[in-house]
Amino acid sequence: MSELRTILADNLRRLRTAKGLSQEDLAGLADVDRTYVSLIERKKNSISLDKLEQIAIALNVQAYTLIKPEYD
Amino acid sequence: MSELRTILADNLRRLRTAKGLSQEDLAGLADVDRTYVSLIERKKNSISLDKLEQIAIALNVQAYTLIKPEYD
DNA sequence: TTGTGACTAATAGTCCGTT
DNA sequence: CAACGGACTATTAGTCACA
Repeated sequence: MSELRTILADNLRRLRTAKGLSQEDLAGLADVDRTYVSLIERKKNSISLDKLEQIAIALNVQAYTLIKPEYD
Repeated sequence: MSELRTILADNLRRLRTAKGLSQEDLAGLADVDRTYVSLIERKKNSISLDKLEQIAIALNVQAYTLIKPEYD
């Protein structure tokens, strides 16, 4: 399994819940489908760079922080 | 145009040439087609996370550094 | 050595639901 | 609120010939 998917899934869920957002809330902010946030958090697919950017903007973070390991 | 595509394109070309690698050399290391490296450096597509990881491994860098702005 | 067009195969991503 | 499925469309992955 891809290491990056796991890192992204963890970071995404952590940041999302820290802001008190549901998957649907975030989906609305990032203009992606409701089920898509779920797919990413469950590591079911490999997000494209463009979608990563959309989600980063919605969360007010730099895109690279979403795929950066926490210990780093 | 996506900001991330530009950042990735710049970082990739910089790292690749710094190691004295041709697009074809890198393609071989990352197990992708030569024209695919060309597409990324020309910002023609929105690479997936899995591919980003493959290329990062081939370059011996952390994946997030490929989409991190230089000034950061 | 790299850019590009044309193309097919595979997967990302959406939209409708149910549990 | 989140996991999950099926069916679908859009985009990316991957290959080739040629400039």
